[in-house]
This record gives sequence, C-alpha cells and structure tokens, in this order.
Amino acid sequence: MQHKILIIEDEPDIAGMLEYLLRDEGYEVTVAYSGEEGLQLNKEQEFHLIVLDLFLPGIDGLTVCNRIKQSSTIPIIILSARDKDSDVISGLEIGAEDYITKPFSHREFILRVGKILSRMKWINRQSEIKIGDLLINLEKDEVYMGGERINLTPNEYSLLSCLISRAGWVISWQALLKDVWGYDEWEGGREMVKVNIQRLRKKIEPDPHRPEYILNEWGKGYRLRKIEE
Amino acid sequence: MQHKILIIEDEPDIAGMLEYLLRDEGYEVTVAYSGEEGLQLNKEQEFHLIVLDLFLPGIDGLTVCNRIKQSSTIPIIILSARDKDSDVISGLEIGAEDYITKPFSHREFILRVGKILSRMKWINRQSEIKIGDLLINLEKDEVYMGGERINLTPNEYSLLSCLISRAGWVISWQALLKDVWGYDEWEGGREMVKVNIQRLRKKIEPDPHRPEYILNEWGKGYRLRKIEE
DNA sequence: CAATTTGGTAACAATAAAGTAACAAAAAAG
DNA sequence: CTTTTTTGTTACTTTATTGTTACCAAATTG
Repeated sequence: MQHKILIIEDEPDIAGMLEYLLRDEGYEVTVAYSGEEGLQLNKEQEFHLIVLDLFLPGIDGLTVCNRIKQSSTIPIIILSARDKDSDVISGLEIGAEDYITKPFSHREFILRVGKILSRMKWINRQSEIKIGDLLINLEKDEVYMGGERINLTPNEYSLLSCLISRAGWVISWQALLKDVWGYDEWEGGREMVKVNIQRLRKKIEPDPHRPEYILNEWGKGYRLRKIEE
Repeated sequence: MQHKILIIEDEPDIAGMLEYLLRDEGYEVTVAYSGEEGLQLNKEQEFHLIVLDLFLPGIDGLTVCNRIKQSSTIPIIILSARDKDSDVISGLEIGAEDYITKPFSHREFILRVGKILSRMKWINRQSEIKIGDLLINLEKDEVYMGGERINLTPNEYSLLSCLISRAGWVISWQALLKDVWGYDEWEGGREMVKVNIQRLRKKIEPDPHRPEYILNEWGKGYRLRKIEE
C-alpha cells in the first residue's frame, strides 16, 4: 500500500530533495510551500504523515503544528535547523511524533519516516490490542477488562478506537470530536468529548477517579496508555 | 458443489499465491485488489467465504470487514501480520471467523479455509441442530422445543436458518433483511426484521420477554446462542 | 490570591433502537 | 368464493444511548 505524505517546506531545494527521497521509497508525496498551503491541503486530503519545517514564511511552523494537532491525529515529523534543546522540547511537547535537525542524513530521514509508518501499519494489522488488563478485539469490536466482557456503546467504542490508533500520544478533544462524531466544530463538542471520556472511564478503568488507561494532559488532550508489544 | 471464495488483497504476489493455492484445492476464486473492488464484487456475487487482508490502500481492511458484515452473513478470514508473542487469543472465541498471521504456511492456510467451509458444510450436512432445549431438524424443516413440535411459517424458518448459519455471531438487521427477504434496502425493512424476530421469539422462547436464544446487541444486531456440538 | 480556563462529575432531557400488540392486505387452503 | 394463515404495516411502549446542562475542583494566568 502506498502511504500519502505531505511536506510543508518553503525552501525549494530541501522540499525537492525530500520529495525525491520519499518518492524513491514508493510514497505518494505532496509539497506545500507555506504553512497556509499546508494547512489547506491537510484539510482537503487525508495524509498518513506530515513532514514540517519549523521555520516558515508567514505562519510559524510551531503554530502550524499546533493547528494540525488541534484538529487531527496525524503524525508529524518536525525539521529544524537549530540544534537547541528548547526547540526539541517545544516541538515534542506539541505532540510531534519525531524531530530531526538539519542537516540530517538521507538514510536517517527515510528510516524515521519508515519507523512511524510501520508502527501505524502494525496497529492496523493487530487483531487484538493489549494494554495492562485491558484487551480489545478489533475484529469483533469486543472489549475485555481482566477477562470480563465489557459492553461499550457504539460511540464509546469509536472513541476508544480513536485513542488506540494513536496510543501513547496525546489527542486533542477537537481531533477526537472530528474522528468520532465527524464534526469540525460544534457548539458543545468539547462537553461531548468530556462526558464520553467519563463514560468510557467508568466502564474500563478499575478506579475511574484515578485513571490508569485514559490519561489527560492539561490543556492538550487525552492519551491512551502505550500498547504492550 | 464448488465453493466460491473472494480474496481481497492488494499485493499481487500474495494475492496470486492465495489464488493459486485455493484453485489447486478446487475452489472457485475471485481476486479484488482493493477494498472498494471487494465490496463491489461481494454485492454483485454470492461468495461462500472472503479472505481479507487488513492492510489495504484506500479503505482500511477493518472498515471493509465491518461494511461487509453490515449487510451480509458471509464468513471472513482476516490476514494480518501480528507478532508471534500473543497467546491471548486462546481465551477468545474465534468460531466461524478466523484470522491468520503473515507469514503463514500454505498448509495452515488451506486447513483454515477448509475448516470454515467444512463447518458450513457441517451445518448443511447436519440433520439436526441442538441449542439448549431447541432442536431443529434441517432436513424436514421441523423445529422442536423441549420435545414439542413447533410450527414456523416459511419466513420465520428462513430467519432462524439465517441465524443458525452464523450461530454465536451478531448479525445486523440489514444482513438478515438481505438473507431472508432478498432486499438490500427497503423502507420498513427494519420493522420487518423486528416484528419477525418477535414472532420467532414468541414461538421458540420459553419466555419471549426474557429471550435465551435470540439475543440482541444494541446498535449491532441479533445473535443466536451457540450451537452445541 | 482572584479571575479564568480546563477538566471531572452527576443528573436530566432528547433521541434512537428495540419490544409489543393489533390490524389490514395478501396468499394459501379448503 | 369463503376461510384460514401468513405477511406486511402501523402505532405505541419500553429501554438504552446520546446530548445537554449545571456545578465543582484543579491548573493556569496575571
């Protein structure tokens, strides 16, 4: 299967190089030469991965990253020329999947891209997901907690699936809203996500008041505990 | 009789191999190289079994699986690339449906296909099906409840047969509608299924208000209690 | 530390799905 | 052609889920 990758990079040389590298690996590549264009393209199409340069004309790269994360669950690799720790931290704090400093070796870049995409593939191919005492059968849409079958409503299951697809990563309530309910914006959508997270926790958490599986990161979103491999 | 098998697999190498293996066993094989194509073919033709790769371009394999189940009762074998580690599956019911991990031995694959088809055959060959106090004579189309002969109308019997063919699995009302009445969509079809489930329950359930045999799963469909073998 | 934002909680209203009964239309039987 | 059975349709009740609201607690901001 061919993965679709979006490159957001203003420097034509680098953009062209990245495009060539990725095409060579068999990926389907689209290039945006500005943050605005990137955001637009990401809205119009469904990509599997975004490669984003931090330094862009117009909107800043971090802002672009935040906006994308705000409304979707797509993984992002951030490119930066600065080697500074501050950048690394702020980049990863947003929830970027990976961070690469320029200049980087072509091989390393390809490896990182491959690693992220193969993990997505891995999750897709699992028939069962195990996290602690939680067991999810993705084929039968059944959830077990410590061997006991738990009955989730369609919406609750959909919410859990969304969290599973990016387990270990923070997902904003906007992204959850879009994935589960299909709305980009909706008055009361925030409450909807909140209440349904509560409902899910009530069913799958041993102690819903001290969640072990569905964790919250203040101001960012929710994160499902990492999947055991 | 020759069984018809649909393979949904995008990688030509694997698809070709599966096709060869199954043809060699005397099955009639059709290959779809994408989820969309697979769904289309399944609509147009009647297959006995579907072999589905979870990882597909375009629509995801799980989505394809759910869509197919939404409107039919056909058994599906899922191909996945799960790692070897999990022994978790043993606790769960696989039943008529199965998954197989890549890479797999050709012999194993053929065996699993054979097992599912022979189970269908088994049900077909079986002159009697027993579930609790319920006894169904498939040759004479007679149903007994605790020794008492029960008279089912043709539609009721057809509905029961459909449930039997996938006993233990949830079947959506859309799938029942298609199997029993032959309609893909029909204004009022939902009510039709509902009322006929009620009629069946009235006849075969000891207490129709607390069904033991024909169970409902909210938002998903109906499930017949597992057959005793 | 007050004001504001974000998250957790419970309770209630609205909605959608499933169960029920009754009746008319259609088909089969006599 | 009448009677009986089956089938399709409808209206209504019950139940589960979903959406909304209000209120409280914790974290952040200034």
